Amino acid sequence: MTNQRIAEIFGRMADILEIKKENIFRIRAYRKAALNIENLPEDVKVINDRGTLEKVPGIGKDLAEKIREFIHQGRIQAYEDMKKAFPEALLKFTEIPGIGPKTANALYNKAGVKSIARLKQMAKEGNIKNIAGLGDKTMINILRGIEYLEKSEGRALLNVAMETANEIIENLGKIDGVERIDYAGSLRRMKETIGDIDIVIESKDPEKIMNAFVNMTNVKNVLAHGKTKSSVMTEENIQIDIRITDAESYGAMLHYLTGSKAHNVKMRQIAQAKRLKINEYGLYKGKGLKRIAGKTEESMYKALGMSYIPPELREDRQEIEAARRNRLPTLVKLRDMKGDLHMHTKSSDGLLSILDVADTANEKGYEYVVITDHSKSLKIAHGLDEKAVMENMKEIEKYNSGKKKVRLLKGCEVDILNDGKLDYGDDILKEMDFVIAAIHSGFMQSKKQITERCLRAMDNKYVNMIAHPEGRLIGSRKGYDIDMGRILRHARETNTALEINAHPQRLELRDVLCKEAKNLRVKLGIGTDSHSKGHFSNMIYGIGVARRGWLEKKDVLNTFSLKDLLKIIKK
DNA sequence: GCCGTTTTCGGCCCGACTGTTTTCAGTCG
Repeated sequence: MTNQRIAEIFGRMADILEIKKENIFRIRAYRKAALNIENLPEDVKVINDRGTLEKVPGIGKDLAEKIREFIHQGRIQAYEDMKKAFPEALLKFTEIPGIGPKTANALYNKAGVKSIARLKQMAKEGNIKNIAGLGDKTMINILRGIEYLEKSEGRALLNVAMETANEIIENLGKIDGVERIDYAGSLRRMKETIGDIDIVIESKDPEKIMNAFVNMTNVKNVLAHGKTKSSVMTEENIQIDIRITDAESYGAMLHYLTGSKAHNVKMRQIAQAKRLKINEYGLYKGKGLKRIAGKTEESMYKALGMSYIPPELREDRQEIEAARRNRLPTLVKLRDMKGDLHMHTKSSDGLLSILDVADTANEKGYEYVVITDHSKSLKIAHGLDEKAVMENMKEIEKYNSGKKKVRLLKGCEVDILNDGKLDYGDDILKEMDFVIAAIHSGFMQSKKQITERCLRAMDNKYVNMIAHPEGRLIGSRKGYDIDMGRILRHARETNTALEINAHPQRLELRDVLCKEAKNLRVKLGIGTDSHSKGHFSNMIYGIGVARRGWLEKKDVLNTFSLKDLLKIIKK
């Protein structure tokens, strides 16, 4: 994807400019541009064809020209020139926690260290002492940082971070003197992956809490231990940062630590324009710096003349502008959900019987769930042949005839074959209440092939929803190369819904595309893709994506009652 | 390098902790 590559290049250019001690605002311009391009819902090529590249926030004349250069030449000359003077290995050093551009430059150019392996060896031998003021402790930190880099598999999945955070909150929450405790950061914003876990605590006795924190049983090492701020690395290689504050500043601290950074920066700029100042302790006015808000997040937003912005929207994607005009959406909530649209039983590759599904759905308070086992071509998941799926449907009908609370809907996750045909014929599909179609093979097909294959599936009048439309697995597989612009438009034309798959490794349709889909009035459906009882709870992660995509109740199929659902889907 | 309800020039968010420091730069979030 072009956006990703351009964002990467701009980010690296910012790194190099930083090493060169360039103007800090120029560096920030590059970083901001990188972030904004990464978050764009459509390909920069499409935007460029429309002639609106300069309309993208943070993209002016110069950067637009560089983007055009990349689109046409496949490279940016200025970056190629920079790379000659600042090799890969030097930039790699800055990825080590604790090493920034200054230290990286000193190591590479003054100490002549040309690789991480060499750096590790020299640090062990004590041979990089006295370079640019590096001492013993710094060397230990560098070794630790390298170890972290080698071991870490990158960012943690949302569910892993959520479980870890809840455990810590439960443990620290028990300590006498902890008045309030919450997680913040990208976890609170429900980002798809989490870099580190941020926790805010209200207490009058910070020292005691800090000591308890750095001495938790699963702490591998303490990265910082101050009076109000500390960081540790856990045995599982997840970094935890905590801040302790008082009741008056709790909201400001929670807001500050929740971010995103881009959101916070914009908030501070707005404060500044009103001759106010925001920091993590509150909102301040005048020369005497009188605190006018900070106890709650709501107080901060209110004092700045805007409505409360839910954490999932705080990405600097127009939410501040919308909040100032009181035009924020009322985001969909977990308790709006009336059912689950994607589910496997032990007939294919799940663990649950039809009865188990019904019982669990009952516990969740659902009105309905759709049973969507795999179709015959997906052999690895024991896909059902025509005979088996018909038998399954009979069993579902038998269950429903018992006048039970939960209604089970007959469905399937039918494979979209390599040529766009479906794995079942219309004679089978027409017997079903809700059909999901999905791509599980031929990921390497060309963009044109894979897109048209999916479009063809949407043309089938029985296909109600496309499952996991991008086909990625976070941390292990990039999605297939599909033209989402065409998919979205065709979804609207054929009244086919797109799935937000709530599995923590999928979480797609992604948030920015959900927002785009909503604008086109394409319906989304949230499916947990449950294979076991525990998976039902992944609904919260699907809701997280939906909320990050600005979706309201009316945008999500399974917030509708069964009666209304059957009315609005394709038939 | 971007941007405009003070501005097309002159601004551009704010603070904690560490290490090796005699008063602060570097890194991080």
